[in-house]
Amino acid sequence: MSGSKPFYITTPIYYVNDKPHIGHAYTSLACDVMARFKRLDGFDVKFLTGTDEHGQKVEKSANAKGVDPKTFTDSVSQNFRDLAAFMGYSNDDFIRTTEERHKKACQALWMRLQERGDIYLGGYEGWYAVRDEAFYTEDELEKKPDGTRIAKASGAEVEWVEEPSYFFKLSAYEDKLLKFYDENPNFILPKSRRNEVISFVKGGLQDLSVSRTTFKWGVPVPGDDDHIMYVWMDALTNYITAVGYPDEEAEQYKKYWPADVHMVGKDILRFHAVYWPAFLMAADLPLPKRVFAHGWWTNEGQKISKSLGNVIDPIDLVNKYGLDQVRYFMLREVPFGNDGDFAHSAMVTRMNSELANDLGNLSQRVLSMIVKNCDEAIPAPGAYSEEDQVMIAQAYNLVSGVREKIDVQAFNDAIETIWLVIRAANAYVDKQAPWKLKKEDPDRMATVLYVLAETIRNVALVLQPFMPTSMDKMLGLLEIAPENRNFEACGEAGALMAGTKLEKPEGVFPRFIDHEELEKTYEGKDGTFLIKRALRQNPKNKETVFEIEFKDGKLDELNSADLEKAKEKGALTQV
RNA sequence: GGCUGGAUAGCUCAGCUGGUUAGAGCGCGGCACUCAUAAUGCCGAGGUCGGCAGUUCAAGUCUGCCUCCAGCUACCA
Repeated sequence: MSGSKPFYITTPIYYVNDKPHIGHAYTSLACDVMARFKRLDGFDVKFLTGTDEHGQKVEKSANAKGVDPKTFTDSVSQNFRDLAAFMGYSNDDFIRTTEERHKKACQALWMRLQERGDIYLGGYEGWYAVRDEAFYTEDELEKKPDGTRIAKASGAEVEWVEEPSYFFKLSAYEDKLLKFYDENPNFILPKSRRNEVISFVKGGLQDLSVSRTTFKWGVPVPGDDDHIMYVWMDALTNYITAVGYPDEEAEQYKKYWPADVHMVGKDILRFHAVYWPAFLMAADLPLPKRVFAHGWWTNEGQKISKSLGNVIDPIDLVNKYGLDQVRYFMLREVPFGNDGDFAHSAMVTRMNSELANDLGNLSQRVLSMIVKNCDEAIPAPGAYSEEDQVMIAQAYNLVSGVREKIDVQAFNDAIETIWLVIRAANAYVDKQAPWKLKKEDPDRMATVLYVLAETIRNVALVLQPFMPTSMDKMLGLLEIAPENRNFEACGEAGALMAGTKLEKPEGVFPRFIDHEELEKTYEGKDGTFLIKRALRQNPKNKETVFEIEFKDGKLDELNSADLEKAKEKGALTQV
């Protein structure tokens, strides 16, 4: 696994003033899947995430709590580290903008830009809203009867401020940026976002104010203590801080920079696709290879906002549906780059139809047959029929197909590619009907089951980046050793050895069954019991079998139809 | 307002450079099977491919116009 091929992927650094939500989880998830995929594919990966801890809002929040900013950020930054651990992210580093290494990098970059004449001292004046940390133009404001002005967009009160400010000569990079976009058509993905960025740049670029004097919580401008650096200048630099900048001879810097992918939400694309490349051009440093802007989630069709109170907490999601299920859903439901809707019904459909029925049941039916009919061991295959060859070829070609999709961040296409094989495998089981071959032609049965086991192995291998825990379990059921789980083992190279003993399989993906009776307590002549969970449900008549728990902890099963009858007769009453 | 991209089966969407009966998943209906997590497979269901007019032997697939929708339109993370 010693990779000679480096791969560097980053999430944005998350602003600590926010509580971690689904958006943060989503960006990092995409990076995690790419990082895991690349590692399995033999790359030497660095996956970076972290927190952005400077700015006026943070300073204010800290003041409001009566603590110094550093103490405050130590605490809130931890929320993001906790989320990463909770979601199973495999980041190799976690950077904080309050770290000394970062301050050094920012100041070094600043001085470099200044030396090259791309940073100059000027003055900034305008209508400023403290609450928004933003300047507004006259037409973005509304005059109130009392003479004060508020920002139309946010309603925040603004004041006229005049302050000296350093500027970055962004205007000088318009043509260079356009040329770069032109020469690197995949620098910004998806394409639609790329068009937006290009049209923005073509519209003309003004110099950028890159320092502030109105608050203190930031990286000091070298040689001018009255100023701190503008947040984006500070924040974007994290990507090179983490690989050792300003030491351009650092091992990590030489290995990993320029980054392969900066993953960002669509709202911060401009900073990554315009400002950041311009800063790097000015510093004469290599530019990242790709900036991918993904979309946002809605909640049951509703736009998510704090004021609506419908913010989605990824921790709640995982507790309700399961970690791998949530990871799968987020990358499966929507073409990566588009906006998506997080709907409970869609989540349940994906879980049950695709994970439990298609994949989980495939492995369960095949492994059960092997354990029951092949001496609890991987059977020895005979010569392959044409249909066997077609099946096995699909399984063996899977990695390369999935790799193509992953390389352009088409996670949803990657999953679809895998599911084509899973569906083909289920069709193959039915067509070959190994349960009939058991009596008619046991050797043939052995071959079919071997082909299926191989298919499951390959499917599980390529699904590892998406669902690490479940696939660990599935590969474990096949007794695949840890060292045989990277992509070199895909295809014939890692083929299952006949005779390998298998344990009796356990379900990998449980079904999710919704029912209004869940959690209700009933009292009857047998005692008081709680309807604990739904074990299974007949999709035709919607009858459900519940697991019920009596007061003494005894468990039993109860059919929903019987429950209804008992309720009608009055034999049971809800407590 | 300007720019860009959309509008295809009940739902969510594929349909590259124009070419015989327009596809998938989910949902729905029927059949088969019984290995498996009440799972699987097969078959089907008469969608004016937003509207109008063109180009062409031939148009969801190109052109124009129209109607809706979405995103972007700078110093806000």
